[in-house]
Amino acid sequence: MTVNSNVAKVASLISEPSRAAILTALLDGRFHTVNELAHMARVKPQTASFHLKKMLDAQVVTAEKQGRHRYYGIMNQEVARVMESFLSIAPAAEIKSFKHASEDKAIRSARTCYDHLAGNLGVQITESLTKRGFIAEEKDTFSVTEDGKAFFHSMQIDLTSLKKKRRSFSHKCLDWSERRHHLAGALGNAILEKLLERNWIQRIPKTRAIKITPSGLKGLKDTFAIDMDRE
Amino acid sequence: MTVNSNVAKVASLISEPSRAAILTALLDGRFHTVNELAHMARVKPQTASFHLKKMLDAQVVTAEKQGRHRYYGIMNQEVARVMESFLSIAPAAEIKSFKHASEDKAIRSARTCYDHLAGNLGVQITESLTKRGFIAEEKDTFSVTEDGKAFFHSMQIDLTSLKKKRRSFSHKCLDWSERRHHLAGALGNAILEKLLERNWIQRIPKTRAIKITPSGLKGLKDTFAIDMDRE
DNA sequence: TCCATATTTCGATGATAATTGAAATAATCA
DNA sequence: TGATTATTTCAATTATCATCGAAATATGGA
Repeated sequence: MTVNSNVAKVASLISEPSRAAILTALLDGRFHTVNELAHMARVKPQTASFHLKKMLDAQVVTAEKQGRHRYYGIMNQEVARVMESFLSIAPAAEIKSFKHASEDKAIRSARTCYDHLAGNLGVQITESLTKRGFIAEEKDTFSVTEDGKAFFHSMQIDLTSLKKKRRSFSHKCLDWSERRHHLAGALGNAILEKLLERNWIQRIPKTRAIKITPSGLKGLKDTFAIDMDRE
Repeated sequence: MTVNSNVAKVASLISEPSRAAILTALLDGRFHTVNELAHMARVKPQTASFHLKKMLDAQVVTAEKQGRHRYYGIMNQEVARVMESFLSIAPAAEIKSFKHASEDKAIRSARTCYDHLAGNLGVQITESLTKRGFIAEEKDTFSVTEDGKAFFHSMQIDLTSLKKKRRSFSHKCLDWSERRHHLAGALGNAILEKLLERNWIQRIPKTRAIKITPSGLKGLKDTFAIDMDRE
């Protein structure tokens, strides 16, 4: 009784189309204003505000006030993970318009999942790191091998500082479009940041999709032996 | 957006208290009748039927007809995983009632189902074989893996001769007391015969019940890693 | 065959909840 | 100060959906 009602309560927050739209928009890990989210969910600001308040009370999202704006973001990684796990059992969507089709393709190919790389790119990088023996697949996590330590050092990613963080170091995340595990956690985040920093990838505004730059194509090939050109 | 609406669709199935109650009840991995699920969710059978149909259409649950009963179960592990991931963000729940706890200790029995082992013993053996990778669960049958071939050989069960028989080799059978699938068909029969032959189990005259002998307790432990003693 | 039980379908009812216009509140800027 | 923009609150409307009684369908047993 109690367990069920709690589950239902949390699920009801996601089950409403407008809220689901808002939450998936927030899955990019960034904070957005009410107006932005209202626009993305195609509802009026009052409606978005109404839903955001509900989710705020339920601690599904968090808010920060800045001047007359209020920035809303996903509460934590657990919420993000639940959202992603939902996508894994949600049936494939019917594509309506050409615009949707290309959006869908872009988001499947490369996107951010909360704060790390997902989609085909995320899976490919994870696979490359595994194949070359830099990381090893454990039950719920990936571990960094001795070779891996050297590799990440060469990428200027400091593992010891990452491990000090309170968050999970390198857990597995199941990808809804690829249906495969990819690297999440602090290490996954560090890789995303590094790739953005090197301008190998760029965020596409207002979506979770990621664009690979020309220099990124080369860099990914050299560093990870991934050829994203063919895709 | 297309992806979002699907998420909402799936989530809406879980977000309704009665459905959440039904789904959490089904999380035990067993199959239950409509009446049972109605009782557990504290609604009338019509209501439970109404919800189960919805979840059946959405492929969240699966159903099997047996006589005038209809057994419903969770569709697959992905659905179960999503349900469990929900518990990770759902607020902490109270402890179940004492009555519920004692109800949980359902009557366990060992018996034959036509010509193969059923009841707790049948389910446990099937589970053991699956967990250790000797058989793999297919849609309607179990298949024998490479490791399994060696295992059955060591048990002196000749798979090739079994396959020559006109009857089904290894289909799934839904157990009415355990409400779970267990191994039936020629392979299930061969296991039963072998256990009788080794005097690990004995038929109790005039019933379908089976008695486990002292040497059987040891044998089951050694061969299948099943401890029937504690039960 | 008739009766009991299990499940589903149908229809009516009632409750819940999303939506939005209008208005209030809050913050920035000129 | 007044004008503008962002966000929230309020109230009324509307749509959706769970629930259950009644009846239909299906199966098993006597």
